[in-house]
Amino acid sequence: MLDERKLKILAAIVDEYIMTGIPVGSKAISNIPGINVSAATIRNDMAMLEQLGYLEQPHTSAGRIPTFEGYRLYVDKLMPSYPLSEEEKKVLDDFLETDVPTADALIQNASKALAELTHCASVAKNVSPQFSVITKVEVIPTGKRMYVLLMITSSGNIKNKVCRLEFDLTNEQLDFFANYMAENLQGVSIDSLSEDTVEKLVAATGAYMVTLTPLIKGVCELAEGFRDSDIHLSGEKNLLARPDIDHAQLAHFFEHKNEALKMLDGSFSDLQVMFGEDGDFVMKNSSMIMSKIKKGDKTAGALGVIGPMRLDYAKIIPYIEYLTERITALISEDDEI
Amino acid sequence: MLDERKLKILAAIVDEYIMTGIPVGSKAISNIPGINVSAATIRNDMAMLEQLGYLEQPHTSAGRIPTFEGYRLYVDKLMPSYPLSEEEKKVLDDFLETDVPTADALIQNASKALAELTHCASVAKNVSPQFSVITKVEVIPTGKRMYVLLMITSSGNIKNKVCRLEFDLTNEQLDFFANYMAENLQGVSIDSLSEDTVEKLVAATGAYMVTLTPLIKGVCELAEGFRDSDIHLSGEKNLLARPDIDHAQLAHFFEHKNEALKMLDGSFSDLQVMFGEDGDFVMKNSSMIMSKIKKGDKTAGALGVIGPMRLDYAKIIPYIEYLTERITALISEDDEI
DNA sequence: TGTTAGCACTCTGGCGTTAAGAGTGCTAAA
DNA sequence: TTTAGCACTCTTAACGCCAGAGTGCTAACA
Repeated sequence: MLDERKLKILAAIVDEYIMTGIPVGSKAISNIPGINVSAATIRNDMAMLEQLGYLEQPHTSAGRIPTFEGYRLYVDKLMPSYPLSEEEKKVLDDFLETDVPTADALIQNASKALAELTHCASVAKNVSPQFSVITKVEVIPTGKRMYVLLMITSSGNIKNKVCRLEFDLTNEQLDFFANYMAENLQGVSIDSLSEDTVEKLVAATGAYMVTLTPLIKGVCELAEGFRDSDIHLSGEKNLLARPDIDHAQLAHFFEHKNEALKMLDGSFSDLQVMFGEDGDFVMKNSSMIMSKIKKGDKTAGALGVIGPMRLDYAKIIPYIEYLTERITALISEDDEI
Repeated sequence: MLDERKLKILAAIVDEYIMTGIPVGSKAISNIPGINVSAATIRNDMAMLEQLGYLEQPHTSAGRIPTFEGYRLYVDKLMPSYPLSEEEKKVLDDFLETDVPTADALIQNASKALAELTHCASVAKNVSPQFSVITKVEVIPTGKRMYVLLMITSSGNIKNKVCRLEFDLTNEQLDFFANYMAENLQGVSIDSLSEDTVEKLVAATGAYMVTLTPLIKGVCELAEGFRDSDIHLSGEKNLLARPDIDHAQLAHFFEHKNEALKMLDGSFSDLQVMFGEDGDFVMKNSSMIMSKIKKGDKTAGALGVIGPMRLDYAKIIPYIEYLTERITALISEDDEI
């Protein structure tokens, strides 16, 4: 049914459509070297490919464009392999240079590289620190009745927050708070810092209750901040330049990126291509390539590109694979944090 | 030349055009209660207003639309005054609620309020801490060879940075660094922390040079971070929904907001309306309303709205004025930080 | 049986024409 | 100075027409 020639023709159509963006007709394909049959033969094959759902016709007298099933088959089986040149690797490596090679920083740099090189939007998902534990809570006086709360997690994430209190704290109060935090929160998982725990903490401060309650509330809010999933987009404006993507839908997507990309929390295979009309990823005419980044057997984040369905998969997928590979190598060198 | 009736007609045209976005003709104006002359008379006046540069005609048989001079006159003299209702004030007040009423947080909240209520983009400019001094530099160990640097300025700004060193520091080294920073950087202005100073600092570490150099470099980078002007946009996507604004120009503007808004560093009067074709603000068909926020006689930041030229100035300007006023009141209550 | 040439058919997109509608400027009268 | 009337201009939508691109089908061919 799907003999080799038909696959070759499908590949040629997808290639051509990715390049030009206009529906491709039988004649254009027949001119491609390597395909040595007449346009009529190709028309027959195209009709069959359309019947099988791999192609569609915008209107009767137009050429064909791939359906997402067509893209899927192309990506899975037909795509030409495109090994990266040394220069390309060099360019990608340069992007990964960071003086603090934490997984988060590397993934975000890689994302920026992808946005720039592909002229698409890119996604950097850092692993949520919600399952890590609190390493340190500090309070630092920084002005009249102003204090900075600082929280550091075992995954190396840091957040700070300014608190303004009603009164200045005495050194004794500060010491008490520092010790109290160390004793009660060090090693506690971010996720378990619920309202209840906080109330218990507040209740147990005894004589210090009035003065320290706002600080403890602040600590709780810091922990909340760690609970949100951490998705960064880059190169949003690249997609605005594309006329084939609906700007209203795009604006909505940007606004609700966390919900729109929540499927990333589920498990997906190491590298996955999602199409806008297919699964959870809802954006017309668009597709997303995502790659999971692992550290040992744990997920350290994810990295990907969002663009029009007619994406240059053959070029972009190796980019993502290479970046993923490099990041994995760089962070696996690290000791456990 | 510009008698009262002509001004009334101009105001009516601007009002109408702001509402509808379509060129307004003489007949529409003649129907407005309060204008009791015929369409023919209005046509004569419109011709004169056009000659004076306040109106223009997209084409011969269309109505008139205001030029930016027309808008300018409208904003300065003609606009109906629109006192805020108590409910509106309440809504705005709610947005200003923040548990840490620093100027920065207030301005950013106000900006978000404006974006939401006006369906435009909004600008929050925090006063750059580049002229403030360093209050505190801390280093906190946070894992194997990992250290968090923390810098706090006299303006209450905080930045942190993770450093990875080649070796773990001993307690002695940590203490030395903490003291060294306190002695040499406390009270030093952000702006004066140049390459030279850093090299001097490095040179004077003596035996600790090798181990501490990366940390000092990190401190320098933190200070650099404070030097950038701090402009936040909100509600960008609101402008994408507007068809009368060029998306390509908009994308470019978002990408280069710092350069595009550098005129905000210059002095401008308390509340200023800028038009896209007029002064420094270059965005076709757009305008910007900016209000300076003061603390005493110093500038504490700025707040504003960016939208299409046909902005509902009569409603938005009171919003901005009220927010500015409230923020000024809230931060002037503060002691000097 | 698979491939190809030929041909009639369909649909789009550009172009010119037409007609309706909106709004104007001008003129002459009030 | 204001107004009514009117001819004029310009846009917009609708319509028909035509060229071009691409197809599907048929019949011949290897």
